[in-house]
Amino acid sequence: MTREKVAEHRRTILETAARMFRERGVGDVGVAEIMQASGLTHGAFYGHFRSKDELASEACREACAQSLARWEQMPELKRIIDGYLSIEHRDNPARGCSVSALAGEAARGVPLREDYTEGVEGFLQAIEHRLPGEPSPERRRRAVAIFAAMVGALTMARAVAASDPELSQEILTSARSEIAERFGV
Amino acid sequence: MTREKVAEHRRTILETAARMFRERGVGDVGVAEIMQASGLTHGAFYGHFRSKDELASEACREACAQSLARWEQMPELKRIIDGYLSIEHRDNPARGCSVSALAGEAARGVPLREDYTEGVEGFLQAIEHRLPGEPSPERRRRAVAIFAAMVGALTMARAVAASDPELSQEILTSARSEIAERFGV
DNA sequence: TGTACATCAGTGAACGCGCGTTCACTGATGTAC
DNA sequence: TGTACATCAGTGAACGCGCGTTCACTGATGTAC
Repeated sequence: MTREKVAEHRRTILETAARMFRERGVGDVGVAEIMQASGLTHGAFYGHFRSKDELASEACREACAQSLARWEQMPELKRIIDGYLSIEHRDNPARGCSVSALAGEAARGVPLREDYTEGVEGFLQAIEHRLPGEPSPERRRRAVAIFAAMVGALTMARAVAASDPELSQEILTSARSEIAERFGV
Repeated sequence: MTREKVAEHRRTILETAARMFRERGVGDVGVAEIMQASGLTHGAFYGHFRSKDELASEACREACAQSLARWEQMPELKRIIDGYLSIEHRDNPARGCSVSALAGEAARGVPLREDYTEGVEGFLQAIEHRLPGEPSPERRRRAVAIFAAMVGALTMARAVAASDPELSQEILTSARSEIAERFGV
């Protein structure tokens, strides 16, 4: 049981939680479940984290960082938007954007709040940075509106997917083409 | 104990639940709590509803119907959007739009799904109806994109409000002015 | 090189708690005589 | 008009369950001699 093994276990728990929380929400995933999926028993959890809330906070950071890291490799905003509003992203929240996946719980739950807010700011800057022109209030405003449309469309498309797949699809494609047209990206 | 009293109790429970679910989420509000807020004891609940899931479903319908009824009295889309993206709406989810408030739980939970989807369709039609021009795929697409931007902005503004009030405010005003400008409402 | 011991991540039973749900009971009301 | 009874919404104790968390214990590893 080396120091590296321990650190690896911690990372596994964190990444598993970041996946599961996005997929099913913090409230609906138990500590025991996360530990089992990480190949450990629930008792070991408190050797790595002080509480489930602390894990939720770190997992939110982790999830945002993962998404942003993937964006780093996409210089064109158009590709980011198309990926964000794709069926693939809609159907795989576990690997997707946590701003959409954790919005509801961030609004209410204290533990996530600050990490979530930093995540939002990070995504906004990543978008603004890819918009043409000099930094300006106008450009920033455009970035905020574009991201709002992305988040809203993905959120609704997910909520509606199971009971009305066509509406879900329509929301994604409509948002994609309208953002492209009206915001010129 | 007349038939009217019983029906009134049922309505009270339903409206109380519609408020509380939007404010704190279906999962975080207990049956006993709803009944207490309705002036009854928890045991009486199952005389009115078969289960908490059934209540959640009906409460979602009720909440959507309430919001849409208020929209009925606003003929201009601009006023609807400004109200939707106001501080007042952000800070009072209990009386506000359930598409934003219940999105996360609708995506995962089976009970809400269908009622939520019908709600979304209702809001979309209410918006499209207020857009100028004849019914057309283009007009519908515009309505979807506008509503997506509204839902995304409100959702993020709420999630971010407690830890960064200025960012929250910025999201609302940016979305408001960009929607007005780019979509011409 | 081999033995005795300390360390400490991981184990799994147990805890207290709150939840959704059930059920025997109460007591006010409407009806029958 | 007054009494006996049936009805049924509401009461509150109790249930089974799963949760987050704790804790005495295990057993593999690194260190000391």
